[in-house]
Amino acid sequence: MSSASAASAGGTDVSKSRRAYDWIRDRITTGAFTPGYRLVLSSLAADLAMSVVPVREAIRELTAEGLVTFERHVGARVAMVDDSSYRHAMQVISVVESAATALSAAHLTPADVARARDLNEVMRSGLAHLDSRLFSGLNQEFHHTLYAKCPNPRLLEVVEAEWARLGHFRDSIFSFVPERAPASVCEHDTLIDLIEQGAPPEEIEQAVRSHRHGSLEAFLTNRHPEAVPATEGA
Amino acid sequence: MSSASAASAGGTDVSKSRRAYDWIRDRITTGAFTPGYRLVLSSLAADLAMSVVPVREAIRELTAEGLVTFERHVGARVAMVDDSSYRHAMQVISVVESAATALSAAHLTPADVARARDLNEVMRSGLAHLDSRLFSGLNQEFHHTLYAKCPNPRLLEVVEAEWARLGHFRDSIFSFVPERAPASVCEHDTLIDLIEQGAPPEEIEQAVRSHRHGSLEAFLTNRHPEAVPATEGA
DNA sequence: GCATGCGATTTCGTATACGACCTTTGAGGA
DNA sequence: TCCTCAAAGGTCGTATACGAAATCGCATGC
Repeated sequence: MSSASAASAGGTDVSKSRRAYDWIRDRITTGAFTPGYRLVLSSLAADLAMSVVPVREAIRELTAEGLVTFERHVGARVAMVDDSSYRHAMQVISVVESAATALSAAHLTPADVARARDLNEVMRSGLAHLDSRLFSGLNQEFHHTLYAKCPNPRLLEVVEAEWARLGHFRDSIFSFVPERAPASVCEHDTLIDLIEQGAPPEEIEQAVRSHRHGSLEAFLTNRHPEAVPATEGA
Repeated sequence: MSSASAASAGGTDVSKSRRAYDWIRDRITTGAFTPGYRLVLSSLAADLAMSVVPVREAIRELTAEGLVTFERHVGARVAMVDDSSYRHAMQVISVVESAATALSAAHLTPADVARARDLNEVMRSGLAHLDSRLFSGLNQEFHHTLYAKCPNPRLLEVVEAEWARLGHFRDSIFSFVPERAPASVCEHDTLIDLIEQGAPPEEIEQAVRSHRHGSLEAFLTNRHPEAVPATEGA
């Protein structure tokens, strides 16, 4: 019937369970549903104007992705992110995003690199007066630009999925440790230089890893000023 | 029945959706449900003696994990694994399993290392007359032994999840390219030596990557004898 | 005052029912 | 013979309903 996508039209363009999934997921990633928030099926169903069945299925999917936790006969809630799981997730991200970036480097166009440089310049110029949330957004976009051309789509999925698991905590580094920002911008420069020079993949991979490692270290040191845990390995 | 966990007892120890999930997943990983097999909700429900609702939820979870594909108003089927996705998955495994093994190395007990050596010796002695499926099982167990002590539980999950995605294809390398087996056993020795000597994590990581890379290369060369695609990057 | 046990309430777990959509198949016409 | 179209069958999608488990609150006894 009529026009292009019919997405906004009254029709059933997507399933209700899909709509529920997108809706809940969005709320989690934007922080409207904070970690620990109870996801009551009947309430969600009422808000979404549908029965509980599609909502249950959406919750199931989100559970499988690790965004929500579930307890039989008790209910679902947005997954908690404690220091430990945050650190573990960041370590995984460090591993997979580095690999993705290394694989992506050879496929980046000059335009991609220019875009990354621009983003980093915006960050640099906004170092003093930029909101930490905005800064984190730019940071995400910067890194995304660099790994987006990775020819392995599955690896990209793993990277994105891992970021999603952190919910709105994905941009909490610079909220907690703004002092880390200048060093971060600087390391970005180095990274772009490496890519532009056509450095070997291993070197690029190592650079991204060190970068992420530095951020994580700064975060942990900030949270636990006394016990610096030496973060084994890479 | 009787005894310990009451799991098999008549009671509702676990939810039906969980039972459905485990049942279907098991069929997929053991190869009873081969890639492409149609998963009809009503049939599965009948086989499991339950209604379709729990089955649907199980399917949803498996879809989120990438073990099955789903098409609206058409149905679910066991995910296909073509050469491309196989290669992508193996590359991801190469990345995450290497990291896990490197992190695990420092935590391995002498008993762990001894067990790995034993497993490799069984493989070596059975090189000629061992069934390829058995050999692959030993191979899996060998690698699992080495990365199991990784202190990052999330990283372990990612590794296992990625293996699961390959379904029963996880042990197809040696079915297609038995010639790869001797080199594999040899590289295992090198790897154990590195670990025993307390080599730096980077070196261990690199060793596992090369090992997996070699296997993948052998597989691809076997499938496409002419066009050797140079497998970019690592 | 505090611990304990019982009932009410909340919320989940599953079954059943019916409507919607895709696929297939067979008849009719070019 | 091949294409078109319509009807039938097969599956999924979602709503509703009821039973089961856990939690909370209150009354009771120590």
